[in-house]
Amino acid sequence: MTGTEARRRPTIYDVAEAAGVSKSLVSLVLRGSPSVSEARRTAVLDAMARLDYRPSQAAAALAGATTRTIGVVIDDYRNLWFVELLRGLQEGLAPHGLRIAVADHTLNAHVEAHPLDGFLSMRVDGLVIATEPTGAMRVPEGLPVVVAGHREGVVPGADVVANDDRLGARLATEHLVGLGHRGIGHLTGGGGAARLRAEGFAEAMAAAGLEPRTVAGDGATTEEDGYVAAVRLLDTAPETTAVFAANDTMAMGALAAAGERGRRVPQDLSVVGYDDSPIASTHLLQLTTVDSRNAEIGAVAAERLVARIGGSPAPETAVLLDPQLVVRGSTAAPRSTA
Amino acid sequence: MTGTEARRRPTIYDVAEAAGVSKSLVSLVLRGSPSVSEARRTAVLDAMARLDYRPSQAAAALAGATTRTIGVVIDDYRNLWFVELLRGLQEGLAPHGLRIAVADHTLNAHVEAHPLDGFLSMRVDGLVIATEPTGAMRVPEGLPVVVAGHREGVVPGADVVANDDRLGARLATEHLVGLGHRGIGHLTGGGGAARLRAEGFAEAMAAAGLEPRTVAGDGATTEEDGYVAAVRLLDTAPETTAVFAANDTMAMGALAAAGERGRRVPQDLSVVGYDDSPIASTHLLQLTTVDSRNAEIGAVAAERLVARIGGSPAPETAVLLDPQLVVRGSTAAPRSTA
DNA sequence: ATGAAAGCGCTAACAA
DNA sequence: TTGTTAGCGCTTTCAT
Repeated sequence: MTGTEARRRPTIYDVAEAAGVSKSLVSLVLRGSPSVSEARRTAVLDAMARLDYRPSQAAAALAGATTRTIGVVIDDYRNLWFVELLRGLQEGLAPHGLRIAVADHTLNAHVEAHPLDGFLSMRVDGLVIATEPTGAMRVPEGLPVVVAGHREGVVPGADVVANDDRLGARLATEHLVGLGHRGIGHLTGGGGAARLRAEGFAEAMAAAGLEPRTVAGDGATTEEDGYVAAVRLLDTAPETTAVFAANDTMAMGALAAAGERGRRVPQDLSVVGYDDSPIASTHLLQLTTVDSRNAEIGAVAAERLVARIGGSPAPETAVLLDPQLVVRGSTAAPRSTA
Repeated sequence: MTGTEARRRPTIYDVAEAAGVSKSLVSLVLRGSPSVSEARRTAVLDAMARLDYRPSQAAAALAGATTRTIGVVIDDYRNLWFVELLRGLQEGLAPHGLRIAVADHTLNAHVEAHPLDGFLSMRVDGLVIATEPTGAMRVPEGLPVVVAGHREGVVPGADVVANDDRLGARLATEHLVGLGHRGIGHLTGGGGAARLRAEGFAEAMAAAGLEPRTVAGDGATTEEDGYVAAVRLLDTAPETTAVFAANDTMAMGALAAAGERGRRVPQDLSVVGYDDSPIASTHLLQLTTVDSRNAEIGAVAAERLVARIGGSPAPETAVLLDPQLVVRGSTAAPRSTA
């Protein structure tokens, strides 16, 4: 009796009827088949618009062999490094009609055990793992998977695309050495990338005949960790004139510690970060950092995915992109070259 | 002939057979029906584990009346205000077995016209619009929708949950007035929230008998805009001793401008932001700000959604949460109370 | 408490 | 170029 009851949502049947064609023709138009006459196509498109029709993704997924969507697993929305990755992925995937679905590891923890399960339930056509892969990540063989941004892939059959953290750390360190710094400290944290960066730091320091001093905060790589680590470093090794942090966030903490200790940046202390995240280019930080080329990582990941989706099984590949030093205002030659 | 060809993924049929029951029973177990004997249930669960079975979301969505997922539309992954919103949403939704799908406005722009279309195609059970609603947002009537964080809802039938921006701006301004500041400037930007905050600022200044000075950057609310606006303010009105920025990001820009002009914060210049975003609580900023209570906004949004999904149609509601001032280290009494 | 059977809205052969 | 016809893997009555 209520006139406002929600009408059943239109289906291809309704569209077909309204356009005076068969259901299959509608399906063909939907997927942009070239073998549909212009007249019919416009008729169908018209009917769709009139009825405010939306294709049912569920029905399409169920009937078809493919969902045309790639699942991206990220760690934490606050870690902005994935933003550029997504952009690169998106640009590489869109031309192939592939869409992206993003899932945060922590977010749906209660509903699904792991975002991976959600994506597998969804029958995604491919997966990008933008977190540190854990042993528990079992994916059905044959599903295209690329691990992005992390080299320690333990996902069987997955391609790996990442930046060369060790090289990046060397670039950062050599930049500081080149400026004349000798008391250079490194702020490290947990995780594989941090370890590789610490190794690169140690290598570059050794090559320059300098003693590498590496200090950690509370084990993670947050701003707080950077602050804590920097305080420790500056207090125990006051001769330090430059700091290389495992990432931009930690570098931010180092900046705070420097300010508190009355050290001006870059005059009294040089600071380098890693990632070239959005905060690095702010007026406030003007942080010299290492661009890990996340957009390119995304682009390469997209390429791999597309190749695997279309093609026959191929051996897994690993691509290591060369990071790039981005010099901004947080580094300078030390005051006195002692 | 190749032994490694990907086996067909198991379905309820396979599970049913392996467990020696009917398909329907498997379905019942899947959705936790209480009317299944313990013996059968464990048998089914066992079979699922053995076969590494994953229910097909597509099939479930197609057959069932509901998808148990809520679509959340956000603007830009870089704007971290949505992170807490998601947390609140998640906590409110998970107990009801509802999952969250997040879509960035800009991301799938090429594939789908609007994330909204994607969600409608997906047949979500509800929608959270965490962007400034535009006129083009037509959603099927009967679909639960809540606009979160923005008051200027033009989505018909949608509930609105937001913080009271005008009040928050008054709190921030009154805090500065209370500290003894008289030369207080406001950095504003584009968008509805910024406008409301500017109005609240003007109100509080008028109430204190002070002249409100409001300046914009390049029209947006980025760090760059904050920097530009603050430079303008400090250069044209050097008597300014306090700045209230439309958000934390702009405040960050103001901090940079202050530093450049040789103004120490908070001794020479007090700065207040808005949003209590993750950057505000860093050691580097220690920003006094206004907590817009995004987690609570998410919680209320979840509540509304759940009520609408379960219940009968109800008139649309609008909830305005009271924001809270968070005093940190970026504000202090002015040097000389002139 | 469990099973049988009819779709959900599409895609993908195949026919015409 | 267009129409016909089976399913895809589930949920959901309805029986039993």
